[in-house]
Amino acid sequence: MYKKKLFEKFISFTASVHTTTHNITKGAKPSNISQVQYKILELVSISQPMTPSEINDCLNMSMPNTSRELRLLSEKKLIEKTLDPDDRRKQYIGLSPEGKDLITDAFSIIESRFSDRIQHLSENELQEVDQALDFLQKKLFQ
Amino acid sequence: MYKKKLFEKFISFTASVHTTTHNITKGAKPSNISQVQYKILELVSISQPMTPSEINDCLNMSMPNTSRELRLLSEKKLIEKTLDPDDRRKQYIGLSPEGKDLITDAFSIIESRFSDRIQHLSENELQEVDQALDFLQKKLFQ
DNA sequence: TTATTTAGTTATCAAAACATAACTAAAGGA
DNA sequence: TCCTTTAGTTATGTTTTGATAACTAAATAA
Repeated sequence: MYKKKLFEKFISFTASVHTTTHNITKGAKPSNISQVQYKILELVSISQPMTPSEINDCLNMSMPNTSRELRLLSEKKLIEKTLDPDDRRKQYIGLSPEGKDLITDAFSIIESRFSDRIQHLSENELQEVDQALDFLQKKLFQ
Repeated sequence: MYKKKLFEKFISFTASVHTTTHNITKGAKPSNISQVQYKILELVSISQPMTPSEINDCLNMSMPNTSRELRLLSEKKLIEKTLDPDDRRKQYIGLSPEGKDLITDAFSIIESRFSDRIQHLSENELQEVDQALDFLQKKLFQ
C-alpha cells in the first residue's frame, strides 16, 4: 500500500538526517559543554527567547533535568534569565554575548561543512532544496 | 546572502526533525532496551544485513561500544550474528525473529502516529511529501 | 615467513543523561 | 480565604553512553 511505502521512506529519511547532523556537527561543539547543553543553546539561538518549559518540551526532557542544565549554562555565563514581569513564575532564557559567540563559532564550522555538501548543486537544485525544506517542515515536521 | 538563509533553514529543519522523531517514537521502544540499542535494531531492520563496522559508522559510535551493545542485543536474543565464510574476521548482523517482532511492534505504533500526522494532507500533498523526502535524502542527506 | 592491517572483543573508568521525590512560590478559581 | 494548578528548583541515585588501553585472530602485503 502507498502509505506503508511512505512510512518506510520517512523512517529511512529521519535516520539519514540524524547521521548527517551528527557528522556535520561533530567537533563544532566546544568541549566545555555537553551535547544537551549545546542543543539548548542552538534551540535558544533559533527562537529566542524561550521559557524553560518550552525548551523542556522541544528537547523532550524532564523539568528537573532542564532546570539543572540551564543552571549549568547560566553558571558558564552562556545564557541569561529574565523574569516575566506579568507572571513572576515564568522566566525567559536568552543567549548571553558569550553564548552568542559560542553559537556563532559553532555555526561557522557547521556552515562550512554544509557548503561543502551543497557546493555541487546547481542554482535550480538549491532552490528545490530550499522549497523542499520549507514544505516538509511545514507539512510533516510541524 | 542566499546560502546563509538556506543554512539557517537547514539548522531549523534538522532541529524540527529531531523533535518530531522523538515525539513520534516516544513510548514505542520497549523499556528493556536502551535508546542506542533500539537505534541499532532500527538500522539493521532497514538495511539487513550489516557488519558491526558499518553499524558503528552509521551511528557514529566507537567499535568497543558498538561491540558491547551488539553483545547485549545478542544476549537478549534480538539479533543474530553469522560469520562471513570468505573472510572469517567479518560478521553479519541480522534481526532474530524476536528482534523482528520487536521492530514490527514499535513500527506499528510509530506508523499510526505518522498516519495521524499526514492524515489531513491531500493526495497531491502526499505525493509532494514523497518526492521531497526522496529529493532531500539524495541531495542533502546523502 | 614475517610484518602489517583489518575486524572485532574485553575490561575499566568517567561523564552525561535520565528518573523520581519532595520542594518553593506565584497565579488563578471557588 | 483556601484550594488547585502552573512554573520551576533541589537533591539524589541509577542507567546509559562514551573514551581509552590492551587484546585476539584472520587476512594481506613485503
